[in-house]
Amino acid sequence: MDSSRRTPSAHPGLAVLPDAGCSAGPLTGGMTAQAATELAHVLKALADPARLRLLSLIADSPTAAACVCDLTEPLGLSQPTVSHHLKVLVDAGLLDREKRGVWAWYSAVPGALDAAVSGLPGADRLVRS
Amino acid sequence: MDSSRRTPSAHPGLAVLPDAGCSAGPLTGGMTAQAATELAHVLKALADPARLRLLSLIADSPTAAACVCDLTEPLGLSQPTVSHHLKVLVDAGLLDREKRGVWAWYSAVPGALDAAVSGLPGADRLVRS
DNA sequence: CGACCGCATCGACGTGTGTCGATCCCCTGT
DNA sequence: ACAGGGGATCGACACACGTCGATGCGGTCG
Repeated sequence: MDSSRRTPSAHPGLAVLPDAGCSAGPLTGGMTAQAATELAHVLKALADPARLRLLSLIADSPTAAACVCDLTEPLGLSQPTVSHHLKVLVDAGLLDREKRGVWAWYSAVPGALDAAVSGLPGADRLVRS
Repeated sequence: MDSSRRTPSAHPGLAVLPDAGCSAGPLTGGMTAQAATELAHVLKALADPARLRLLSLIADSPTAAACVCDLTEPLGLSQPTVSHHLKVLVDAGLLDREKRGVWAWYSAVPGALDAAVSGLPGADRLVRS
């Protein structure tokens, strides 16, 4: 291959490896910095054990909805902490909050998780059933 | 709507709280605390713009592999920082590290992302192609 | 009207995380 | 053997994050 395509200052004379060497290409195919930041924001909301359990608890609920008082005990966390986690999930667009009287009902936003997953690298091989 | 399912008044001062919540039961189910912790560990590795761009850069590379010197420039980060992020991804089982001579080649682990996605709540509706 | 309850917000504290410069290790070519 | 360069590790620093107790707000019941 054309080993002269490498950066002149790098790799003194090593032509054994395929020219896919370190500087063979600018590697410009990845996602945008902005797309990465947005996706990371949603993933940060997911990357917490308490919030994952909150999501699964709400999703597995018979009515697909729950209020805070039902969620504090299974998680073993204080009410302000659970409220904080729920707010993070709502801000990330993963949960929906509806106030019915005294209680606040949280429900999963349909398709929000799929949308986040679709942004992952290599998500082309994932399809919805 | 059977609004009488839950006792409307939560009895001030009395030590009676049989239903313990506004919905029917204590909301059992959902993922285990251990499963949530493990999944959160992988998601934490993904929840960073730099690491997401690293994954997409490597995945979009023609050979699906890249070494550190090719990754520092597109990200605009220093070499130690990129090396640190790559180590996080390798520890999470998302990347594979292979040292060929002087250079260290990183490649995506096939199926690792799918496995993580499968652990998400509501992943029953996602299948691999 | 007054007491109570569910929930959100505030302030604080300890811990984890991203980033960098400096350094060290290992491999390669002279 | 020596020199050079790619890459991992170290130490340090600023910042963000998870958690809690205390407090405030709005709605509900007696």
